[in-house]
Amino acid sequence: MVKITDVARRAGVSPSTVSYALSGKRPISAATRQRVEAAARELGYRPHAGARALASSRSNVLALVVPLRAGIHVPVVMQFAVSVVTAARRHDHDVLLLTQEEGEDGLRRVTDAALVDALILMDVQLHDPRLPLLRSLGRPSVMIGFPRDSTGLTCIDLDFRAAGERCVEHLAGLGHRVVALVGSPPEVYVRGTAFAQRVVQGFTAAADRAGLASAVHPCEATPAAARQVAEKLLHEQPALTGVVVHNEAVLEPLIDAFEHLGLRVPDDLSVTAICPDELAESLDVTSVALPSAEVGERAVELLMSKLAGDVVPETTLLPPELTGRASTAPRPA
Amino acid sequence: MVKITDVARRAGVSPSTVSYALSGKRPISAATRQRVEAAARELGYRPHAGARALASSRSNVLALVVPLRAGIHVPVVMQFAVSVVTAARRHDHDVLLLTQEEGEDGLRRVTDAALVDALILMDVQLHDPRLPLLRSLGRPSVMIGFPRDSTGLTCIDLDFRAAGERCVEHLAGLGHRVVALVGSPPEVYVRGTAFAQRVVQGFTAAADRAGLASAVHPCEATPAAARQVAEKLLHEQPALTGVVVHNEAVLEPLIDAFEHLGLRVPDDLSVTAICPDELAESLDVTSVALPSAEVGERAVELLMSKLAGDVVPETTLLPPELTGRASTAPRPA
DNA sequence: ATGAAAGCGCTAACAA
DNA sequence: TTGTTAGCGCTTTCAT
Repeated sequence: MVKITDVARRAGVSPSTVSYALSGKRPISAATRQRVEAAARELGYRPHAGARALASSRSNVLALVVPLRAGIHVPVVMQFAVSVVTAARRHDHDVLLLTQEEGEDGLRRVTDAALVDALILMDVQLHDPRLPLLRSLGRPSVMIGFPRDSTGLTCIDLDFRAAGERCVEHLAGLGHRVVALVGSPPEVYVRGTAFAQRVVQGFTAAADRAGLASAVHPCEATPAAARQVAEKLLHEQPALTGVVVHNEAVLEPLIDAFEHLGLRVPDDLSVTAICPDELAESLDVTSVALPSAEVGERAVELLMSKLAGDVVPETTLLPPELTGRASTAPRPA
Repeated sequence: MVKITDVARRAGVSPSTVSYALSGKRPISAATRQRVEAAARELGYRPHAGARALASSRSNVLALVVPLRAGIHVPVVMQFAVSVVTAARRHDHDVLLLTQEEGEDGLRRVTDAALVDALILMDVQLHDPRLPLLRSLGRPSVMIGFPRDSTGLTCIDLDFRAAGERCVEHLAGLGHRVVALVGSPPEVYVRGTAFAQRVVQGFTAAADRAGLASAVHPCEATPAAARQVAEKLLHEQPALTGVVVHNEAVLEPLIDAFEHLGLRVPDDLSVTAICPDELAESLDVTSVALPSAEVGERAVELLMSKLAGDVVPETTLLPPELTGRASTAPRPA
């Protein structure tokens, strides 16, 4: 193994100069820096991570806690994880993968052992049991999603309220007057994943503002439930021409159900969704995407700022972007 | 931060005794061990990972390199990653997540820096450019999948040859006499991902052995290609009653295509697949699963053995398990 | 069965 | 602008 003293000897300087030249933590003359860099390159020097962590009390590793729970869309998690790793690497950090299963002990373990400098948590619940721990851990963290009370913490997510609004505005702009939201399964609202409720708020507020008639229907994640909701919708709102779907599992079955009931999409009925882009694209449905890659990147940027001692906003809401596809059209005459 | 000297003081022993009591690396009297354990527990002692790594030249971290390439089934990767983390934790190790994108430099970086003790690589190609590096890295590694030449390396995967055989045997056992394999896109065979070719070998060998008429058709990963293959199959093998599909993207479209052509599954045609269990289950198709969780677990076990200095087999082939579902039935009379 | 002490390789405070 | 040096917290020889 090649160590800092080897580099120092070859460059004809002291070890500390090598350290400083490589880290840039104090001014070094251009000439020395170049000699050091050349020596390091020629020898293939890589600082020993453990030694560095011990001396600097920085491991340059971030923890990423991923959920396992059913009902989580796996490709989104993976895409997110990859974007976190990529962003972390740009800042010379690595990523330690933890499963939610390890729970609070896991978080305490990796921070107490100084294995990681900071944490990113996915799948945060309204009353997440990890909140008090995070506040007391003394390490920067960023949560994906919003708990009820985020005081003293840092959260980031798509602005789901605005996403709900954006979908309604799109439909209103196309002349639709009667709209419905097909939402998540009832238990999601009960369990308290904040984003589902925010979509409802945004949807309702935007519909009211635009003077649209509107209704909200939770829906189980099964094709059968989708068919039921489709029928119910048509009975309760015969003039319905616009639907917002926030439930990826039923998007396809729901469209099928509408077409079985004799409604063509988008000729008779416009459909827009809030869902992974992948799915919307494959079904050619107008949608607001869950920007998992951007969330991951931004989460890392936030952590880096916090590690640098900067103060960052407690909450970051990413603006929704709606992509028009073949499932929405002007209201039929 | 609570350190080993704190624990030592509280237990009334020397730091080295604490270290030994906790690691079990030398005999300690029951009484002392208990005092040390109690002290550690009461203080919430966690050894500093960096210090430990520096002193012992073991980081207790494994690297997991995940692929990004298109055509990789994401949920399988995620399931695999989770099983690796879970298995690693059982051995008191953590997992560092690397993307394939970082390439050989990434591998060299984390090993040279002593960030990780060992590596797990997914998505190994027949002539993977990382092979020479792995051989020279001086750290244990396990690859998921088989390169052309695995000398000096450790590989593990589903036994795809046996999987192909198993599917044919299942069909033969149901009385089918004419079978076809719908395989991966042509470029997969060209690019040289070994498993696709092994399925073909197993399929053909088993069909010959059982005296079945058989044919193999590569197939692009599009519904249109699936429809074409379905038609071609029926023209070329009018007596066809059994199909093996090794191409998850076209499984559903292919079944649809057969049914559009007037063939009921399983009444007229039996279909069996080699694909993620998730997909087979949702389509209710008889299948051999890709046992990603088991592969991950076994990969970790292999690494642990290697880290312990044991010699492990160069290749591990997991036996296929076929799960019967509603898509296969006895040959129609 | 236990203790003392020498590093592991690096960073950063202190000196010059 | 550079060098000297004292640790960082742990493991592990070497002694007892």
